[in-house]
Amino acid sequence: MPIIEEESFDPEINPKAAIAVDVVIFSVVDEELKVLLIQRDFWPFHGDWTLLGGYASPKETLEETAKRELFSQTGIENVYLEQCHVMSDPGRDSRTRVVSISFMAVINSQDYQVPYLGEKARLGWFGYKELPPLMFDHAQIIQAAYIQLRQRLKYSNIAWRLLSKEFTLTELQQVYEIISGKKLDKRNFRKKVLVVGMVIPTKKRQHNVSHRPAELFRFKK
Amino acid sequence: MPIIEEESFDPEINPKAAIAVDVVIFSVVDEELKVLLIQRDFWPFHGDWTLLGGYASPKETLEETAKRELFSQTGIENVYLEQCHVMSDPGRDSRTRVVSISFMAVINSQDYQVPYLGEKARLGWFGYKELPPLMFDHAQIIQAAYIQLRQRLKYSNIAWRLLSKEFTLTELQQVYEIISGKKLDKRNFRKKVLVVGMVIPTKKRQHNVSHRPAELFRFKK
DNA sequence: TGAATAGTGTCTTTCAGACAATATGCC
DNA sequence: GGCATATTGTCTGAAAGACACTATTCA
Repeated sequence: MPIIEEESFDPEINPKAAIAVDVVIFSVVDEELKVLLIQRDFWPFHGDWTLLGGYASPKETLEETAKRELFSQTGIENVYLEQCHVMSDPGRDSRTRVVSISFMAVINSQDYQVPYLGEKARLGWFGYKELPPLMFDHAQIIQAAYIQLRQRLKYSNIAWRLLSKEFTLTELQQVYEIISGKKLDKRNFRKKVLVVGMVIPTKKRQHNVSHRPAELFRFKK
Repeated sequence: MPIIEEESFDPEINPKAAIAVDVVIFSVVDEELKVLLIQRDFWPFHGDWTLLGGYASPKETLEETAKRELFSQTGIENVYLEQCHVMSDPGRDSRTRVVSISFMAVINSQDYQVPYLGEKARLGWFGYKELPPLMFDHAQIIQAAYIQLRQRLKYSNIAWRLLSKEFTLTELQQVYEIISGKKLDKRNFRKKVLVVGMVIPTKKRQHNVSHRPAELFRFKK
């Protein structure tokens, strides 16, 4: 009988669990905050819309899992992912114990037009407030990711990921208004982003607009 | 041959993983921010100090796992836990794939004196800046939890969990100074917590102090 | 010249930070 | 009275918020 016990890992008491990764991709499309969903073409829940994602493989971190699944399902790559909430209710998937780790990303939807996305699978952008019925706890996952996105908007530079390299201050303001859900004063907004040095002018202007063209800006650094 | 494929969950490609829960308990002890660690009395890493925690059981959420392990290892209960970072490096535990979900909590160390804690196991408070060598990625986990704690201190009421029901404003200020690592101006601090209505006076005063006794306050709501 | 959007400045209020003298209870 | 800590207010500068008119391009 050993003096030193072995660690109390008993596969009967602590069985392993399946690890799912769910990815919430946000973008601003048609002046609305939208979430990218995929339509399942396999059993169960065939035909339902669901978050992107998949199951973890043993030789990769979960961030890598998320990127791999995201690329294979949509062609989207080089995104910045952030961990969100872990879902672990034992009944969340009735088939077996599945722990879900969710990730959040924002992309510029211009870079990934629907035709291109459409090559890969049946994908669709859904307004954050007009989501279809979602399986499991995916609605909660999106909710938690949205809260995190709003935090990031306040305290970080994340907005640049939603826009093209060059953009007008009005476009930037719209991103802030759409995500925060509040109207902002144009003069105060422009003053602020310029004072904090978040953006710098390019001297270039918009083309092909039927009104006074706006100056284009870039994000700093 | 079915028209509708089955979901691509292949136990060969996506084997299940062990799920570990790690709990970072913070408290202010002797005017220092400290972390509660437990000394392992089993193989491997026998004798090393490590975070509290254990392996997930199938019929509980990971929050419940964390609470159960915390109680069985320390007697601490009724704590508020927050999810922190998920660690999933495939090599983090060389024995098998273990995904760790960490949780963070703050407690009032007065409520759990060392003698009481000592009944349960070899537990110890370690200064956040004087941690012993820790196995796996536990140092990183603590680091991430600390960053989250500082966030919460700024934008939430979490400080009340570190103090007794009634406390002096000097004690509250010390909590803020210790966690943020910055000296604060006494007058500005008191003005602020009173103006924002974070605390309310009780009309009671300290006893048994050899100087002018301070008024005791409570947190609001 | 009309339509559409770009671009711009001042005033007020609020919040953060610097700063030091008096008050009280205990011994 | 001496010691130790509690308690208190003003001034300044920075940032946030309210608010409306002129400028430019195109059709």
